[in-house]
Amino acid sequence: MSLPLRGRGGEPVDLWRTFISHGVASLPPMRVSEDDRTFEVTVALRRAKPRTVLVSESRGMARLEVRGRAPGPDAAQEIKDSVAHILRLHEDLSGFYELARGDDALSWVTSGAGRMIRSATVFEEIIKTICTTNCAWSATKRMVHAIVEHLGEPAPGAPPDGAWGRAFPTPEAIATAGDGFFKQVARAGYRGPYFMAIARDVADGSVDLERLATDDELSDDEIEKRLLALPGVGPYAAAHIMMMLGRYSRLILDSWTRPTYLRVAGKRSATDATIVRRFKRYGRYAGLAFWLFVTSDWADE
DNA sequence: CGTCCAGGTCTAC
DNA sequence: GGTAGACCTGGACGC
Repeated sequence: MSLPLRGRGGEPVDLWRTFISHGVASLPPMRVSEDDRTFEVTVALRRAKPRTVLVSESRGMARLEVRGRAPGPDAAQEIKDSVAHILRLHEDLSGFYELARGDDALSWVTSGAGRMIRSATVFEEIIKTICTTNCAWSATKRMVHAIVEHLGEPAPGAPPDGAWGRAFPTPEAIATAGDGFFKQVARAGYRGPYFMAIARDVADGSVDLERLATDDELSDDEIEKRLLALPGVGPYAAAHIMMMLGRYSRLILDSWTRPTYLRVAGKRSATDATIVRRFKRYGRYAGLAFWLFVTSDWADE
């Protein structure tokens, strides 16, 4: 299986730059191999066991290689759709590139940067994002690894131990994992009750998170309002999740992006309002422009 | 050892 | 509406 490396507006897609678009691409059930420049993800399927897919670039296409038991035709199509969604291949970034072309600091993105690897579901996005709040990255990894390892369904032939080869757990699995799991195994501290509350509301249908990714009628403000209503989701988390939803209007301002902005811009200090003003020219792409600005040097690391 | 704080958020004023 | 103080955890740091 393969997917063309063109956006909906005909713009180029830099697959490697997409793989390393942000840290969440290296959290289970996803990982990036720097050595062979590949991306791996284990996706849940509606009517079949999860599958692990290896994505690499081959002859200007994204090549998809399904590990383990071969999927049937329906499952194969679902895998393809899911990977295209995760790589954001359906998105049209040509309008953003038009704006970036006139900005010396960002004209480099027009060769195919700007596709932020996303998770298969909004639910997964939210749980992972809460795992990034108020802790070091090592703790984020510990929590997500434990959640996927112990609660996620394995693909046939997955390694018996560890998180790899398992899909992100369902809301049901997280809702019923119990306090003890989040406290003693995931060591998620005060976040455990948040996870279970969100998962319960999704599982019983009282909250529809997936709609936030698909309903174009919802304004950015409305989406932000609904995200902020979730326990554990504040301004930073809402901005991060919105970026994953393709709602790029908010800037992700946190303890990493603020100092990184100053370093890249060569400034000594800047208020949030000043930073927001710098990227205002990008309109609905302001947050994406800001993120690409602070990660400018990632590709050559 | 204690204190600080890391890709913040919640509650109570 | 704006702002302290508490909050799980575990490295990094100063004493």
